[in-house]
Amino acid sequence: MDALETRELRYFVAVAEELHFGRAAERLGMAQPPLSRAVQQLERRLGVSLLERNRRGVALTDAGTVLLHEGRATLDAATAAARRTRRAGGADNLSGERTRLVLAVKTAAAHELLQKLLDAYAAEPDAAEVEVLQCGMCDQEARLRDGSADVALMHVPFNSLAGFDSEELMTENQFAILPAGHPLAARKTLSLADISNVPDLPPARWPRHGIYAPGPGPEIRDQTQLAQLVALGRTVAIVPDSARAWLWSAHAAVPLTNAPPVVTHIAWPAHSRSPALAGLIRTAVQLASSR
Amino acid sequence: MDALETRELRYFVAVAEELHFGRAAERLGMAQPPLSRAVQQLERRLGVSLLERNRRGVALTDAGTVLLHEGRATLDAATAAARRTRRAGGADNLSGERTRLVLAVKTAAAHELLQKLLDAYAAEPDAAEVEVLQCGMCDQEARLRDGSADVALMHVPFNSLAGFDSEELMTENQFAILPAGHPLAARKTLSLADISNVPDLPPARWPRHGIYAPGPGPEIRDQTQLAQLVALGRTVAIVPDSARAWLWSAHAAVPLTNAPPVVTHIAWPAHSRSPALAGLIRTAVQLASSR
DNA sequence: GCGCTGTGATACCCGGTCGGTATCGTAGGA
DNA sequence: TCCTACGATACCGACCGGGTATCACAGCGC
Repeated sequence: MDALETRELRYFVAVAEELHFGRAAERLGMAQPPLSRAVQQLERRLGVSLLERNRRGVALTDAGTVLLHEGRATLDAATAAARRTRRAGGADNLSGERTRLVLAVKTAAAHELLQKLLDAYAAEPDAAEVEVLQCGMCDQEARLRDGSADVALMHVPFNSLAGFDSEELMTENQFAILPAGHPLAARKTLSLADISNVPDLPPARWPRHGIYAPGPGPEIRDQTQLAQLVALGRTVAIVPDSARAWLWSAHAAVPLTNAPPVVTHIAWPAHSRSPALAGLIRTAVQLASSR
Repeated sequence: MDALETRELRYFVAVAEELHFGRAAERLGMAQPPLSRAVQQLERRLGVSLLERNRRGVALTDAGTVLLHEGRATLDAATAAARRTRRAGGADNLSGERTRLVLAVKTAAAHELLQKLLDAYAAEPDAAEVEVLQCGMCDQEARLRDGSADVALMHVPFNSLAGFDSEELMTENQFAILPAGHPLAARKTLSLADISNVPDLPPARWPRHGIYAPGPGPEIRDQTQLAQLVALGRTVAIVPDSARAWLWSAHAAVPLTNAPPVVTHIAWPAHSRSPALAGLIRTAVQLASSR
């Protein structure tokens, strides 16, 4: 009736992403004919056509689009299952070693909060060992989904909490970071409109799922690049309050009046409250409420 | 390296639930030896022991408990993928038939809201066809997870929103439903303490995942049984405001002062906002905000 | 203590199917 | 019109998933 083996899903997702059987087969480390056949079998089994075989390549049908989404989610769940099971059995079962928690954070964000959280949790009587996994812009969500992290500090609206359980920890206002000598740096406050229309400071562009949106601003990959570009007078940055920890002397910070506040949450996969995880969450919430 | 086929997960979950290879094999429609072998292979592949083979049966290790949880989630994701893909391709691709949305509701809950929502949404220009799937006590969550429903009306704190996206629709206070002649029915208000210690009205017991907690109260499976038992003077019910729609003449409703309010949400699987679904959500939110 | 019963593991065999190689059909493009 | 690129088809071998028969062993009753 159903089935849907992960092997088939892996194959279909590869083809749907490459939109090319040959390249997909190469990525999967196999030959093209068996891949074609497997996808055909999948289509027959589901009773649905997933791909439109046009001249010169392949296109997704509506059903194919659905399966690409759902299939990715399923594969993530499967690899998460494997990873978490290995971790649960590997370390702590053999010796009496402590459980390890992997906490995914955005590099350099909410530094002070992270420091306090780690200190406070380490002081708990039966605290697990916490490994800090430093992620790029939006990787924390993927890390939670595929099991490489157990819990994350996320920053709404940059991250999406969809699909996770979470607790709110703190709210910050945002600041514009400008080159120290820039005329706008002298202002007491700025609005988003003030800084979005400055020709000599085009906003930097972060990659979204690996690709950069078009625009005049520089393409960047990490916080340090951004900091340097601002210092060089090439761009303007919008950062939450806590990020001012890493300001350079060549930077000037001006409060933004109408930028959305940044809310930091501690988030974890739904229905995965192990005792160790629950302890970390409790510590974080207490810390937040005692501020 | 990883793999984790859904077949293996199905096998392991069956064994972990039955805690008995023979019965698990029977449930899976196969013989016991290949099942034993498959689970052993899974353990070897993961490098982790999942089951403690004692004399007289089987017990889960810590890692096994983790895999039982994660495996169930993965299998749910896989069947959801199959179901949603079939639905996406089956009906609407062939003819120009409209998309169908399956809305899971708790039978008899929030009746008025549901009625208004269906009416308002049907009046939208390009509304999808909405199929109402009536669920028991807590089934909506499972229905969303395994793909038999696209969206649900959930009632916190009875349902958990963990793992779903949701929008809040309305908040209701709760009432005690008593036999009309009972002394407490004459009270203007009641507290939870007032009705939890009444020997002749032991609270009814709902099944949790198929099993009933021990207690003096009657075991019930649906709203009507509860209504009748209250009318017969055997128990007392606690229901939200909107549930008073189905009160009998032999019932008396008394406001509860300290019962937690019931919050109705519209909820859907994270990251699954199809245009049709988005329309229904929008309608629901507008309806809620215009009250 | 002996055999019985119930449980999971092992041995062995068979057939399906998964993946590889070779080849075809066909649609664009020069 | 040929060539090229791409997916489909044909065929084959090897692996592995599943079945049957049987073993190993722990309780339990006599």
